[in-house]
Amino acid sequence: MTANPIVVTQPELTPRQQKILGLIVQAYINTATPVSSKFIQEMGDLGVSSATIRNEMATLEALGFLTHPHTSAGRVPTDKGYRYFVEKLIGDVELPQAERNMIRHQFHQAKLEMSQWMQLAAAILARSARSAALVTAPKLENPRLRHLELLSTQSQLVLLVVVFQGGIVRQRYITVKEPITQSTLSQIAAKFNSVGHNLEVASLKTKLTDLSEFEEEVLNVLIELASEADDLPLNEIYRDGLTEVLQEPEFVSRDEANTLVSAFEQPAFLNKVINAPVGTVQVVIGGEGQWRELSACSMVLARYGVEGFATGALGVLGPTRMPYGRAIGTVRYVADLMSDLVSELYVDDAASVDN
Amino acid sequence: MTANPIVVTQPELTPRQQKILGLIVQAYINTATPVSSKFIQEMGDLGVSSATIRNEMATLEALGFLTHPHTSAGRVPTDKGYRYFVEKLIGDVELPQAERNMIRHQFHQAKLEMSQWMQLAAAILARSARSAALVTAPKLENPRLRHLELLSTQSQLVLLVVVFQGGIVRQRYITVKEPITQSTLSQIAAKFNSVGHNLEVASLKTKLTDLSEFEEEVLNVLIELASEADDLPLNEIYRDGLTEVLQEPEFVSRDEANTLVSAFEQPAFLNKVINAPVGTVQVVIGGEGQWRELSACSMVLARYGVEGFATGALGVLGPTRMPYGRAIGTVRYVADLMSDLVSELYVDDAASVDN
DNA sequence: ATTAGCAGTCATGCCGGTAGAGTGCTAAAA
DNA sequence: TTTTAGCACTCTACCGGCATGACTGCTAAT
Repeated sequence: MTANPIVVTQPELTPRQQKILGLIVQAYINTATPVSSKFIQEMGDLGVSSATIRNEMATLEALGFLTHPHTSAGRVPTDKGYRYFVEKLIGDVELPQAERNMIRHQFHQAKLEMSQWMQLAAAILARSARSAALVTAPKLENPRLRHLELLSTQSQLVLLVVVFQGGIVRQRYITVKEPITQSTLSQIAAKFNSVGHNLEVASLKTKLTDLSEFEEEVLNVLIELASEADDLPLNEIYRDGLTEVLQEPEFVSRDEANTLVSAFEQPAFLNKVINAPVGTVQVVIGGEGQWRELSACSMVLARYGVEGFATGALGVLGPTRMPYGRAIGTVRYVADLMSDLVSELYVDDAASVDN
Repeated sequence: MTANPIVVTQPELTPRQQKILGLIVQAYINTATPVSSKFIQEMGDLGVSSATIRNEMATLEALGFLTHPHTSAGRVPTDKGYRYFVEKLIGDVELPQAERNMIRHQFHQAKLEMSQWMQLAAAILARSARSAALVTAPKLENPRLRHLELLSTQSQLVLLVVVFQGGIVRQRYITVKEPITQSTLSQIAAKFNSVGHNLEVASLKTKLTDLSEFEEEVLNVLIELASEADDLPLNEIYRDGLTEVLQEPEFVSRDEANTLVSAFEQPAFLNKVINAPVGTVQVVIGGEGQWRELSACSMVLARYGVEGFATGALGVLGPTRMPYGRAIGTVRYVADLMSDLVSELYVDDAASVDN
């Protein structure tokens, strides 16, 4: 409950105002309808009349934490209100031990496969945060060559299979003008493997000299496969929970629903978190200026993996009226878990390079 | 334009009735509003008054090809009407040469990678048929072993990488109780490679005897990776065009929109086409009994690939008010193209087995 | 500072009336 | 027998008015 350093100077609220704001936010998150002074009076036990609460609500509105859909409606939190709630009022976001165990258990039951874990992570996030969940594959940062295989296919086609440090496998077909025999290919692969073993692919360029035209091409393909920074390949994003979150009342409006679907399909906002340090959880409320069209949505995002080695992003996307506590807690926990898995599977392996 | 053998005995329509039905279907597909007798009179040049057309429309309605939203509205095709249209009236569904060339050109510009092609196919289908498009990866039917690699990772983990005939690469981590050295692993891999080269994985079980516990496990993982028949893995489906098709007026209704989104995410209906022969295009109109919830949707589906070797499914999903002509033409052409690509990339390679 | 009480505001839902679109029917024409 | 003109009929969509109910905002008393 300590003050979060991110907070810009914000007006100080009296304890009662804080309590009222918190109650309103939580009530609105639960009911999705504007909350009235009477409702707060009945819910919270702050022994004052509804009129007093009305006065406080007016103050909170003047300060920009609440709004009115219309004169005779209850209050609804503004983005600023949500932000204050998330940063100051939210309290404990750790998931209860029982829930953590359940999640951990599910991961241990899955096969030792990144794709399975990502799918599982998306499913857990979606369920727990009542939102749409996205998980990107971890991207290797400076991939080292583990093993290269060149296989002759038809006369004109060569299949290149490369295993990077960490067990990431990529393949690519290469067309050649002149047929190359399998034994020649094996020799070339052996050359790459002996010279380049455990080296960063980029540095291969200096280590390998006197290359034939074909070997040049192999090298280029390797570098291309290693970087693949072009765009996060669409198929490497795992998703879940879209249909469920579309049931939320904010998405009765077709436009809102469609922008959500678009954002879910083309999640440009994931770049937001791509440069953040691993381990922190970011909360973006109402698009927060940068994604105008996502004004009705919030996101809770985190990076996971091992810094400088392999990292991915994950998070949830839902209405601003999102259960932030659960969302933050789950995103943090799942991100940590995925980081552990990445490090178990990928990193000890890289550490053995130093032997 | 020859009669389609699939057709069940359907009432014969007079040429004029056929023409009117066709005009109504096309008009409704274009405008999305019930079409009136006057409209038909003005569009089609069938030199009769609107009253006559009204009479014919009444007959067509009595026969079950058309309906009424309400008394004073125009006519809308029923599912039966669409079906008649698709089977008897649709005429030429071949794409114009120019369009084919454009599509073919795009494929030749892409990298030699299945994933790129599938993504491209989905994009083309979505655009051309104004619908949501789905493309599944081709699934190997009796995969033959091409190359096996076992790499030691941490002491307890072994990375298995297998290349199947056709260049399909799969990987899987295996946990072992006792550490195994890389040289032992290489020997085991060599054994599998020499014995099993170009053999169907299933037959490995009989060829390889006297296996250690670990070798047994490798074999089992191989078989599992080869079959992977459990469920078409979700991540192996490429999609496009959802947001666009959601703009169609039938999806103003939230329920309709949501069922479409659900179907798009969990396309169980693709099983429908999984047993059909490659090369035929199937049209499912209004869910056609089997998918009750998809009553507002139609699908145009096809299987592609090389029968008995590697086949996948592709198709489009849209409102029943779908441009069937374009959809069928495009699905057929793209399926054929993908079949060619599969056969170029995968099959000549398998044929070389017989050398 | 708090509160009771009341006037004021606005969304929602209901009713009735109108306009417009398109059909169904009938009786005459071809 | 088929086609057509014409007209009555039906139903939706739209609009304005009106009552209802939920809250707020304000004021004056505590």
